[in-house]
Amino acid sequence: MGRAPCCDKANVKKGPWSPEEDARLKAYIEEHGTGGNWIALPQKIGLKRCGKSCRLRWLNYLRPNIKHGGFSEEEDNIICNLYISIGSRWSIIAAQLPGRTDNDIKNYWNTRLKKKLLGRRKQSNINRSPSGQSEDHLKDAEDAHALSSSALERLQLHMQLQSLQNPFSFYNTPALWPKLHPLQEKMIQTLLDP
DNA sequence: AATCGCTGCAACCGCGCGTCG
DNA sequence: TCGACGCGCGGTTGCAGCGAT
Repeated sequence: MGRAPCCDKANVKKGPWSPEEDARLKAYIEEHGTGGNWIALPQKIGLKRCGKSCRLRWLNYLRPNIKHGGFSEEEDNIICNLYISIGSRWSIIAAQLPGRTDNDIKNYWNTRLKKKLLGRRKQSNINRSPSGQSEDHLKDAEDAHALSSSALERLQLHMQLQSLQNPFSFYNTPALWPKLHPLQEKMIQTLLDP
């Protein structure tokens, strides 16, 4: 027996949101808030949508102060650095970039940044090792290095800034950190042991 | 002009976790 | 203590738009 579905799939509309649906959802939340219950919300406002879908729509598009596209170089750097240190914890990364959503960052990473970095990596591999003798683990190490020492410096500064602002922050609580690749562990260790 | 392949984005799905009765 | 429920998250999919052929 599987998990019960969160809503009645047969009576729920899927696919792109219409301007009218957006307007209804936005107007209701701005006036009443979510009421702490996304599942009940679509019924209250007469939308044939799943509660989760409403939540996603609000968080990613209708919320005030949402920025779309046009990621700056600085934001690129922050995303890369955080990805190195914590992996695909998009919500944590999004928390460091005001106005950005985890979905946006995730898409941006998967469609552009990853390729951008892989491009850089290929380039640096070509420049570095014409003999092509590198083994897999060496390549992994080089991948990490391809992100450059300046990336590490930026990450270090960022972590220091966070810990100054909040002594109990995520960065100062190793128990909260997710399981990392051994290389990532090593990188973090070098940052913590100057 | 037609069609094919690629890219980027919006949205869905399923799972883990926390809360509450 | 346990099960049901809802929320939040990360991974994945579907599709529209666009450029190349």
